[in-house]
Amino acid sequence: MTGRKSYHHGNLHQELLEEATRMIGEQGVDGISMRALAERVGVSRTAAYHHFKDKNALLCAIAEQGFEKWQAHFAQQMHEQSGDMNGWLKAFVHAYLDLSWKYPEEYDLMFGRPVWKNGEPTESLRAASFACFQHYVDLIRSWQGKGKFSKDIDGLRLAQVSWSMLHGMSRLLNDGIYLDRNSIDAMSDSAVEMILAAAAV
Amino acid sequence: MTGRKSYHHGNLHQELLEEATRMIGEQGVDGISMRALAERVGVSRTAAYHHFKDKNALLCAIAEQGFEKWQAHFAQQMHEQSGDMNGWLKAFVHAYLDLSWKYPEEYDLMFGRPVWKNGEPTESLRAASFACFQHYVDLIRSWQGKGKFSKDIDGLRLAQVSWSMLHGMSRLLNDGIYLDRNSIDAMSDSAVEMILAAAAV
DNA sequence: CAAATTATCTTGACAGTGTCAAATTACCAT
DNA sequence: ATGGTAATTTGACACTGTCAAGATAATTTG
Repeated sequence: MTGRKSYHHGNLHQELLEEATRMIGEQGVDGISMRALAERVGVSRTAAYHHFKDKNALLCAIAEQGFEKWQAHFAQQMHEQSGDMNGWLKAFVHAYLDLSWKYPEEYDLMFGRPVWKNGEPTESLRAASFACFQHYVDLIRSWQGKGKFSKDIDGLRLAQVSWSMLHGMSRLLNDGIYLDRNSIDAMSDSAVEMILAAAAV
Repeated sequence: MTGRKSYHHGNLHQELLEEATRMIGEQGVDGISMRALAERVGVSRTAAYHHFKDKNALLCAIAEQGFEKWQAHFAQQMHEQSGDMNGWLKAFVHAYLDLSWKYPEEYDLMFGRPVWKNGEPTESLRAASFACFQHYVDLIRSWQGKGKFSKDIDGLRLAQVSWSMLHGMSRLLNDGIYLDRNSIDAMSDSAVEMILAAAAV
């Protein structure tokens, strides 16, 4: 009846990740508990602790997957619009806000406090998240190299500030502070213009 | 021995707010619990519930005070540098990041999820926080009126996007993602330049 | 001034939570 | 078959927020 074929679940690690991701999508990061998760998977309260040191470790693992998905997504998008920098930037900003809006709970986990401040992030999460950002930095620098972006401004700074802008918008939107969904397109455009204006060659 | 002169505390409401603010400064938003707070004030576990409907209501009240302090601070700073718009913007950006860095836990409470997403924010908190932002919008618009900012861009958009930038930077800094404290001055300058570039007349 | 009402605070209780220690069960290599 | 190890469970502890009911003080009313 239950999916368990044997005492040993056989695939608990993976199934925990999947079910937890599902729960986060449904009830948010705070709506997840080790006990409820265990019950949904059909296993005892503390079973998960043999696959993840902590609740934090579990959350880190999910966040890590999130970053990998994001990177894959943006890498593909970059591939499709490789030539046109102007168009790519617009698409990137739009996609960033769109994704963070469509999957607010996952975004919240990836960039949220529970993982980053309270429970120290896993080393592998650090790596995955940083790789995501590093790609962005490299891209900007390559455009500077090609003369499409001004070299007067440090590429890293531009990446930091522009990412901050997108992050801030996403958070304010998702949390319902100041910004509202209706003007999201107009704000996207303003954001793009702002980045371009700052990097005008 | 205890500060209580009588059965009725006499000033519980205020003292709860103060002690809670202190606790948040020390241990962060998540480090606060109704029970621990009650004990520190020297009162029983559930005494606070006669002054605040919820834990959420308490947090909202503290956040509200935070917004009022912020607004007062920026209003005074605005007063000191009333003439020079360029200088004010620089001072504003610097002060924003400085404050959110100095009081990360309070900032986290004011703009954080526990209040805005999970437990719905109090109506009065909504008002206080929005007033804070509205002042910023009005200021930008007045500069547009004086011809110091371009009128091509909508003042509200500019306010939204630039505030998002500051908010994003604050969060990334405080949570330890991507940005690091060492380059905060350089990032501040880049942020200012970016805003000015977008609003160049 | 006495009685009743109201505001304030306490005690008890319940359903949750994360997580550790020890016992239990199943698998795997010798 | 027999150890040994990996996986899972049960029990327990110290927390959490918050509700309901009782206890106490202040305040209003007669």
